[in-house]
Amino acid sequence: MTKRSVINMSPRTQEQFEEIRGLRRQQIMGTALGLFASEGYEKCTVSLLADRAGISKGLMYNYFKSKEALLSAIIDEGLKEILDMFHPNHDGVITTAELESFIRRVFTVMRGNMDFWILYISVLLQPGVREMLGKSQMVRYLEHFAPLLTDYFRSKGFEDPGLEMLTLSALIEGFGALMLYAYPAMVFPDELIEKFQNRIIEMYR
Amino acid sequence: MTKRSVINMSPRTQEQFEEIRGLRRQQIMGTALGLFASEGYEKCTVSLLADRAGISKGLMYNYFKSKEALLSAIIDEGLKEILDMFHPNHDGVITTAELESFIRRVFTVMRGNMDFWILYISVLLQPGVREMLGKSQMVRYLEHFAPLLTDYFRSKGFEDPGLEMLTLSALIEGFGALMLYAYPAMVFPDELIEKFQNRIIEMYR
Amino acid sequence: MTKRSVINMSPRTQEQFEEIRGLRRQQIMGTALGLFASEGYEKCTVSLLADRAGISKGLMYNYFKSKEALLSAIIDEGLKEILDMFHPNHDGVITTAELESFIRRVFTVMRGNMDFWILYISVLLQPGVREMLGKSQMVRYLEHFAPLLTDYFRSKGFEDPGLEMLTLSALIEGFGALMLYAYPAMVFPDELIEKFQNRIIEMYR
Amino acid sequence: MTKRSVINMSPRTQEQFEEIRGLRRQQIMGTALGLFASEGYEKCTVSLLADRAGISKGLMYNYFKSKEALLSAIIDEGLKEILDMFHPNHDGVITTAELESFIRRVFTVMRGNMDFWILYISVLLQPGVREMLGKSQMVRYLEHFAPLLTDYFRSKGFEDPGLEMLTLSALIEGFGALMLYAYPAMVFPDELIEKFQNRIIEMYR
DNA sequence: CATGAATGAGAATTCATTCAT
DNA sequence: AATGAATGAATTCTCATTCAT
Repeated sequence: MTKRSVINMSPRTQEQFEEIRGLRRQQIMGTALGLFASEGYEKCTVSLLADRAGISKGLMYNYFKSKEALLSAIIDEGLKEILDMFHPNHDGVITTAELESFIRRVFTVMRGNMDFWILYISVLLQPGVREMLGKSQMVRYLEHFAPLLTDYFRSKGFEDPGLEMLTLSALIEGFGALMLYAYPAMVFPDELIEKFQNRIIEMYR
Repeated sequence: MTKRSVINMSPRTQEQFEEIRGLRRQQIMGTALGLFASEGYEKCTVSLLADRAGISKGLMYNYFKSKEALLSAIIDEGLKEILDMFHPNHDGVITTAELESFIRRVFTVMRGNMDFWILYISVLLQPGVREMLGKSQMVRYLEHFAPLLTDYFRSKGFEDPGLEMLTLSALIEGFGALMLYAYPAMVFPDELIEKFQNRIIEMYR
Repeated sequence: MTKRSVINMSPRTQEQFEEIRGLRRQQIMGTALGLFASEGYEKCTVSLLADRAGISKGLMYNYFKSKEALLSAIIDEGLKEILDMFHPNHDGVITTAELESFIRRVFTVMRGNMDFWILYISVLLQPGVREMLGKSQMVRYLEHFAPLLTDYFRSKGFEDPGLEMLTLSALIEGFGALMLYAYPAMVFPDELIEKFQNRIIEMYR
Repeated sequence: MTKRSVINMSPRTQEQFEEIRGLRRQQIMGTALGLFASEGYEKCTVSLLADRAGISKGLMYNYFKSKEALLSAIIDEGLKEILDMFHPNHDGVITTAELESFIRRVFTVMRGNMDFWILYISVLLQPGVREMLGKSQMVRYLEHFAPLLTDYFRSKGFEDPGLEMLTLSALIEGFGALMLYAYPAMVFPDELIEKFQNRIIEMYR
């Protein structure tokens, strides 16, 4: 609206501010995720976080109402991001190919988001915070997925679909848990993981 | 247990003192385990702990050098207690019966010590505390047990003993993880657990 | 008031700038007065103020050196405005009619400036800020007015002019205080106030 | 219960602890009253308070849940103490002697509790805190007293008891307000106060 | 052995103010 | 003139630990 001289002294536009905020927000959340995972949420102080993110302590509160709100945002958006990787547009039936693809993606995602999982699990283990996660998208997603899997197992002629669900879940979760315990000291060789995945896929095709 | 005559007003013997100390110690550790698991180690204050244990704050420091020493003691003695359930007097070879017995015991122990596992895992997930656990007995035990299992799988003619180790570990850990997530809201039906155990045993006999 | 032709695109004149500045200044001060009174000076943050005034935080500092300078300006100009209502062009003697007019005006002013009084009193009660008000115009005005009133009482034959001063002051201040306590929950009925005023006027005519 | 050697190493008894707590509590509240009044509640930091009280910052929180809880306790107990000075055992009727005694006591109490009044008024003026005082004992007391006074004025033949209530209240409040404004720079001479009191008593006998 | 008042280092949070644009 | 991101000093509050009794 206002016309200005070539030496642009105009205030930043709304879009510029929003871009700045978006970038900073991501930067803070990224730094926090790493620190919350490596130091533990309680042990990681806002001071440390600000230091590592290269910002002042106060700025965090410009972006998040509290340290806990930051944690909440990380979990919420982290889950959303992950769940988005499993295109949730199902037709209500799972095919063998879809199951294979699902399993492969789960492993890929797990391996690529260790920091997030550490944080997610450690938060899950603090019953006081469970309400925070509440009926999180993860839970809702699983509740939606479980019956589809059960149907799949039934259609494949498995005697006890519930037992298969448990076994598959345990295999996946168990692998995740083992990685978690080993991380970051040890890394599972790609080859072994490949064989492990294939075995699971073989079991349920 | 020790009964003393009512007229005996002589100072308590050394043994009596130690017995009293031992009981108090157990009482504190038991209370702490429950609280550390339910509230989280960081969130559980010494004040709360003392309150719940029915003692003064000062007394805790009479028994443990610090809050962290208390945690350490709980983990160490908890592990010891658990490991003791797996008679460690091996002759260097695992038989099929021993494996079956081992698996059954693992499940039994897991189901009966949820509070301990929650605490153990949540501590494990805080890398800053890993040194504390360091080469804990658990780790040492597993390092001792792993090659025996590998030998077992090889002797049974399994093609890839390493993959079997991973699969077995994942199944067990995975079940534990699922219980952990579900606890305390949900309990797995005994019957399902039984079937799950049997399936694993079947796989590796 | 100044009207400028639509086609006049020439840079704004000095006067226009000053007019705009003056309006903004008044707008900020008005908003601040309301908020300082309702929230308390300390509790009302610059952010809130900017929000409510529909300006940016930075702009406030364009008009006032600091939050405290803003408070100072409100008090100073508020007092000035109020004192202006009591035509300060005295001839050195108070007549009965002038006293009556004075009393009526005091009540009118008090009732119409509750927000200002709340702020003024609450500031007065913080001795740390008293220096700020220091020899404010109010104080100077009263110091000027008091001897005139005393003279008036003496001329009317009152035995103890000092006691009359105290009584009159107390009646006025007291009414103000009662309104303050009641505000904004309760409003005194006009009729009662009228009677109260008349009584005071009666007492001192 | 426990018998001990002459060198008494026994822990403090419950009573001893309670005595200590009671004394400390009073000491903290006393220091805080003075500081809240002289510096203003918001301006007086917990650090300053702790310094002046000769205690650590943390200790205040051992006795009061928060700075605001401390303020609340001061107001509540201060009011209680003051109201206790007006033996509330009325028979439902006020006599002339009782009114005189009441007025005299009000003045005495006001003069002796300036710090408290400053604090009380400055809190009253912050609408956000009014809920804190809520239906405080002061308000309840006044609500109880007002109809009795109205009855008294009616029985004495006053034309407009409501106007008398307002006048009396204004005179008392007004004197209080004047003292407040003057405090601590100026003190009203005892003689003047005496005359002022007598005048009021005279008016309503 | 037992108590809980007291400490103080450090954590989370707030907010007036600055400044690049 | 106007914006709001960024700062950092100051503030409230927490809690493991000590210690006199």
